[in-house]
Amino acid sequence: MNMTNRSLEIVPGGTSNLADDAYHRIHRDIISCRLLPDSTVTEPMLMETYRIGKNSCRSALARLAHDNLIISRPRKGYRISPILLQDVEEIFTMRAELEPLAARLAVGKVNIESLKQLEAACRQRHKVTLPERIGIFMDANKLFHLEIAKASGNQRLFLTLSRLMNEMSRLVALGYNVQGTQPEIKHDHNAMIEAFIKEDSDKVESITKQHIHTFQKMTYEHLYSTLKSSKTILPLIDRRIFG
Amino acid sequence: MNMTNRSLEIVPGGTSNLADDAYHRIHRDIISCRLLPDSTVTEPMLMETYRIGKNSCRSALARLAHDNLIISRPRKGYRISPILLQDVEEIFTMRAELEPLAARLAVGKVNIESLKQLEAACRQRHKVTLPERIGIFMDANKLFHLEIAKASGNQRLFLTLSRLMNEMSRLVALGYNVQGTQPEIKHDHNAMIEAFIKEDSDKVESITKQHIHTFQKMTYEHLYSTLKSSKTILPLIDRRIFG
DNA sequence: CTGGAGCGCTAAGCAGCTCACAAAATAAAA
DNA sequence: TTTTATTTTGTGAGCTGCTTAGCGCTCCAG
Repeated sequence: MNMTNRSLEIVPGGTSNLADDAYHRIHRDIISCRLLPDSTVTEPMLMETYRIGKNSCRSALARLAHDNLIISRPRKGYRISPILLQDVEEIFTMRAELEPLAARLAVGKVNIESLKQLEAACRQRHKVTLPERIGIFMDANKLFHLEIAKASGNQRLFLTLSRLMNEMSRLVALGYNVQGTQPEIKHDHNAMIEAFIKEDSDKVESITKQHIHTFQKMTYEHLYSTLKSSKTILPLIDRRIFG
Repeated sequence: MNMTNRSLEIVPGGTSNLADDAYHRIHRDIISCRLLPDSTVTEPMLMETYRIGKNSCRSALARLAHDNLIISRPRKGYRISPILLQDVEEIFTMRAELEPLAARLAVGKVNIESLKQLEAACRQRHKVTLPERIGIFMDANKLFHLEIAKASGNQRLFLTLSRLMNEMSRLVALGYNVQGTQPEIKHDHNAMIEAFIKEDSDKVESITKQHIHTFQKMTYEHLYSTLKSSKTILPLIDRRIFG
């Protein structure tokens, strides 16, 4: 087996559990599109790449299939779930509904200092290649939003938003990595922080909603322009929508 | 090993996959509280009860742990997740936010006839023992709400609400099964159906929101009275809240 | 009583094997 | 040459058996 994806392996992971470890590592590589949507992986391949046993591998794959990141195709390997345009719609619809809720619940509870730090991390410009920079931005952005979700005190809300943010990252990673353009990210995170400081629930809620919509519009525009200019991304997104 | 839970076994399940099968069967038994919250199960126990191999068992358990229905405790067995009062709060908060959204999206798309049938199934009174009747009602109720979620066309919304409805069922199953009272279920499903027929999005949304709140209030009242009168349920609900 | 050693139970994990199935490659027949 | 039948290969599904490590219990010595 060739070693084109050497970057995938190593990286020890965090927990003390091999199967759990494997899950998180593969999960991360799917989210970051190091494992490309619609591509196929096999058990032996993953076992070697991630240095895990068969059972750990299968356990991880079972969980990944459980949250629709891969699709088990008996005797054909596992398929990394493709990204459909419909997914973008779905993710934003849910974020637009849940994030304002989370924000409202988090008023008076969220740690303002943490938010400011995470906001700063979003703005930071590193001297790294573009794909990495986008990855770093999306991680910081994710943490910012999840800090609020966590502060809401609602565990289920937090977990649901975590899933959505992961899917968001994947989407963005695909779009920007393939096209290689600079993401135009204007975030009104500061306005949100202001509202949190004032503990104005209504304002927090409305600004959050506004923020999601802004980001949604931006993402849509980028995706459409990407789809027009690039032929590379087309096979990765479901064709039923664009023909 | 004794056979006190003979009712758990058999039942072939639907899919052609043993592990998947096992997952659904155990899942169902947790949801219906045939496997009591906060109790402990071990792999050998489940292997014998459900007639499955070690791998299928572990695969199923991994997935169940993944959606927080069980907790793996190395070298101690698996613990069926307890129900916390906080969970009730969380579930209803999310339902109150997502179901009106789903309902609005489902306007003009949902199959009215299916809804009517499912509503009828909710009202039906079978000549079976109370625990079973409650199970049947909750299943029908679940299907009613999920029919709407499905019609919304948003897969993620549907899946999220599925999870929430399952947790709801579990909660209700615990409360009513333990206490053995008749659930006071007044459902304004018909009002929802009316609004769907009129295709009045605003009305659909507001009635759905109202319905969730009504059900929430009812559930709270029942749970509190149960907690006061019964000592059986107390150990099953987390003590941190009630002391 | 008390404390530590040892035993048993458990999950975690690995290795190896069979089976079923599908697709591809090969062989056989028209 | 074309079509059909057969074999091979690759893969996931699944089981058994084994090793490792850690926790809790018992039981015996002091």
